[in-house]
Amino acid sequence: MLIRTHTCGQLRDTNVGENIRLNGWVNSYRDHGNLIFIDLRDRYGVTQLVFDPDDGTDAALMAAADKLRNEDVVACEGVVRIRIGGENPKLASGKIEIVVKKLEVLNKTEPPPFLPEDIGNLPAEEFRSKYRYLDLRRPTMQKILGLRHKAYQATRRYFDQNGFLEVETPILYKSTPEGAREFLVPSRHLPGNFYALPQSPQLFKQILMVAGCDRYMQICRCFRDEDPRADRQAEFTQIDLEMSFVRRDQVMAMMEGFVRTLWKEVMGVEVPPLARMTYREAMERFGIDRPDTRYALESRDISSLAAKCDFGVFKDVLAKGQDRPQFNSKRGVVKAIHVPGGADKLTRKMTDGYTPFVKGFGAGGVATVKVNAQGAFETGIAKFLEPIREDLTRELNLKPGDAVLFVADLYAIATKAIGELRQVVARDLGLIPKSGAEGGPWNFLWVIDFPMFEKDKESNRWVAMHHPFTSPRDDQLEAFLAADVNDDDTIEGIVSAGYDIVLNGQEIAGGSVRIHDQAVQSKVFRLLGLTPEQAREKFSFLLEALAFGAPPHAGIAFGFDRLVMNFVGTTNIRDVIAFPKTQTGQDLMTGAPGVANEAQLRDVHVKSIPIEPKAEPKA
RNA sequence: GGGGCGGUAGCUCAAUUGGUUAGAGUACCGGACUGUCGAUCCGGUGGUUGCGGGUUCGAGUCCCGUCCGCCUCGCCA
Repeated sequence: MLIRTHTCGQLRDTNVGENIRLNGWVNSYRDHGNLIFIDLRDRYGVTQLVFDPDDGTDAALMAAADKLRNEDVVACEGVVRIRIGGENPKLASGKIEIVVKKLEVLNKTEPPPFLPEDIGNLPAEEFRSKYRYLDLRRPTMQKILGLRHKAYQATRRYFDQNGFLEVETPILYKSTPEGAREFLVPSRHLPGNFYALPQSPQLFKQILMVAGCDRYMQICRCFRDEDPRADRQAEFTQIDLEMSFVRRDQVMAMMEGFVRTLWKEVMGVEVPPLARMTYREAMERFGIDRPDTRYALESRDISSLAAKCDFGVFKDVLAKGQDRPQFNSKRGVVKAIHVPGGADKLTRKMTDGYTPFVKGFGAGGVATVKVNAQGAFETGIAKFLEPIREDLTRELNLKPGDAVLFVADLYAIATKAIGELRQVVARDLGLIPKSGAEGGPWNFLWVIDFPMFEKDKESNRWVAMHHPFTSPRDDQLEAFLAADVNDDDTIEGIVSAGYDIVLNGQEIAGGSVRIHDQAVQSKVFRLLGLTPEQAREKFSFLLEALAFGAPPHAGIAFGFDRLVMNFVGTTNIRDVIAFPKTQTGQDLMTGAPGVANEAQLRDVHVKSIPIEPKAEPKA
């Protein structure tokens, strides 16, 4: 075999005259009869080969070149020369070509089901997944693999330099039926027992802190058996981190340093210091805990103004109480979004769609007013708002031609609805900028001071907003330990020591200071409705560990796939995973999951129960 | 589990209101061609319209079911 001396992305006019060898795939062939061009491709680039009888190519070599087809794997030897036909500016190697003297076909290909080209329409994703090895040959996919690799290396380098220890934690793990549905793995030795694949190494990393690791990092696979989305896979990658003997701000500073280093090394972008926003402010202004601050359309609580008008819907909602604590779901509020220029830009078709849209989040509807050239309100509810028109105009700084959208409901519903509505309006009006990778802004943000607990709608029980090992904020510990577990207003107001990093409206990392004190941990479990027995059954090892000298510790986890998505500028998580799965969790290339045979099932003491056939529909 | 969109040649797509033998580009095969670079030109092969049933004189098109893919709500501590 003619082993390569260079890659296909390497040779330049400085190499002219050199005798070289290249290996690669045929990217395209252009056969002019007595002159044949082959573009040879590998991961590094494309180089043009030429077979030219005027330059000594004999008939046998011409015949061999004549048979070359796309994706054949070849080796060649030849001489670098300046292109006679002129430069191709599209190629890095476009000034030169290789006059081939020897050719070896290393592997003739079957006609491939599609060609790994970035030009034209890509084959359907389903098809690209089935022949993933062909899809991955595309330069775009090679570039993504390269960016992902760079991110891995920058991550390891940064945390190594900061004293973090990389530790692997088990994939075969104990089931902890809190949170996401788990993948189960049956045990052969213990009939009827199952491992679970970890949703995250949360408990192990805390145990590592108790074990004195001090600083831990891992780029780890996590598994959640929930339905995927464009930016979610059942199997995904986290950068998992934990630190001992730190307070919240030290962890945040360390992680902020990581973000800035990562963006610098992977994208060459200088990220300014990250702004901080409390959960409450995020909810008030944006109606969501991961605000996209790239556009305005902020929402305002106008409850006290609305109380002075004659609109029945507002009055009814506000009558449900306004004197509750800050996060209280039983508080009635009126929220408004000011849309500059909205009188014209918001079409009837758009606004007609907004009421059904917010109804999906439990809200009653959206009221709209438009400000005419004289500054008067128009549309159906204008006359009810007349008593507060001047105050509202001043408060929201309304100008002629603007519009205002109102949602009135209980705090939780109105906030959620207006937050979702804001995003739809932004999309409708084309206010969302292009991605950072395409030259748009990178808006990073810390969100802090989350509530510890929220009420589960179905069971009406408290659930941990982050996870049950998250500590109350330092100044809340006393109040938390003293709080009556039945005092909803107080419990709802307890603030945690959690923190998220939000990028352009997407959560890219989340973490918290952990509980290192058994009394606090026990109270959290009690609040979540776990008896001491249940808590011990599920988390005995953690509770024990906390009793045997657990240092104060805190950590965070980054969604690695999402980071790479941002570097690439894609909204499809499957683009950044080498071998992704479909929405039903199938790998179309390998055919996983597959049926297990009788013997395999017997080994692990499992019996497969077929789905019961559905009742015949009546004819 | 719910809602939406899609499935036609190896691939990307078209096919009028339900109406002739389901077309085009590309890939592939054959031929021509000495400077191309998404080469060009000429010719050719290639179809269970995802699958099953129904309506109809007639179904790629309409109806029912089903499978698969994508988007989305629920879900994702």
